[in-house]
Amino acid sequence: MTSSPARTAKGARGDLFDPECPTRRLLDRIGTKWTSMAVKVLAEASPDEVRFAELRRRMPGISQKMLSATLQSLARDGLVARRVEPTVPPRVHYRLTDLGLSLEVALAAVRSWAEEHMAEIDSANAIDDARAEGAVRPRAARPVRGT
Amino acid sequence: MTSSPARTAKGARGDLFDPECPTRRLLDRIGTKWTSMAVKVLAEASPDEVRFAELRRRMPGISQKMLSATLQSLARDGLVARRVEPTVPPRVHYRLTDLGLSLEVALAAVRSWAEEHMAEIDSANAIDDARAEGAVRPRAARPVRGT
DNA sequence: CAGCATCCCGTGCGATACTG
DNA sequence: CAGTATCGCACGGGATGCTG
Repeated sequence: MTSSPARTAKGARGDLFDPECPTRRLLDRIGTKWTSMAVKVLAEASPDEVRFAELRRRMPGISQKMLSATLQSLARDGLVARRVEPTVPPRVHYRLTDLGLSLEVALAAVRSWAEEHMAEIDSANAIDDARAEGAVRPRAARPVRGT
Repeated sequence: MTSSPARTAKGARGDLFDPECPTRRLLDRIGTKWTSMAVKVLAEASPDEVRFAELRRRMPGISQKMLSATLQSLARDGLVARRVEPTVPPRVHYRLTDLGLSLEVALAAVRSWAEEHMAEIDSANAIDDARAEGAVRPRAARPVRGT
């Protein structure tokens, strides 16, 4: 990942390995809970704009706070464009920029891998759980559903 | 990343909009700080195995705890295979499984996007910062409500 | 309607110390 | 050498309330 220059410009050897690493920084963004979903929803609507309330409706479970924060973050990164209608009450519209659309392509690849392979991860987990079951049981301390 | 379950009032919209969503779950994994780097390092060594200490050397900044945790997590997910040499002291070797290698391909796409576009995100941020500079200048930064 | 402010809890992850 | 156990703190992020 640290491909290009990245010559540890600060000599920070012991703490953060390479805060400059673009991949890490991207992962930090798309790794936040709602970012990728927001991008997806906006991409589905693209090139149309989507209003705040509509976005919220299409992202079940998100709070205003997080939707607002997520959109601000995306806007700051130049991934979405924000348009405010100076009415009362105000209407705010969002849409993906070209950069945002290009990210959506990458995200689609991730999504595709997930849909194709997460089941394998699940079964690997199941096997591991089963093995742990037969081994030394430290105590009944597994957050099992129900019981 | 996505914390605990969070009893959100989610409907039966079995889309990518709930904690069951494979994409979210994948992002939660690759979003953790060291996972993607570990996969990358192991992929670069593939098909050879890499020992714990060697991995640590190739991942500047990581602690034993986190390396251990990361590898356990990857092993549990069936992404890496673990082999213990029953010597004293023990030597433990790790290598990517086929599943892990397939994930590396997806990660490579993410990396590629990052290296190609993070600069644009940076300049978008810079522009935004500059605009914020000309706006409300934070002085005492303390509104002091009430009195 | 859109969005900021406040409170608060869970947890990712770093530092440190101990064991086989 | 490889791994586990413990503590501590910063931070993501959910719930609630206020404003223009």
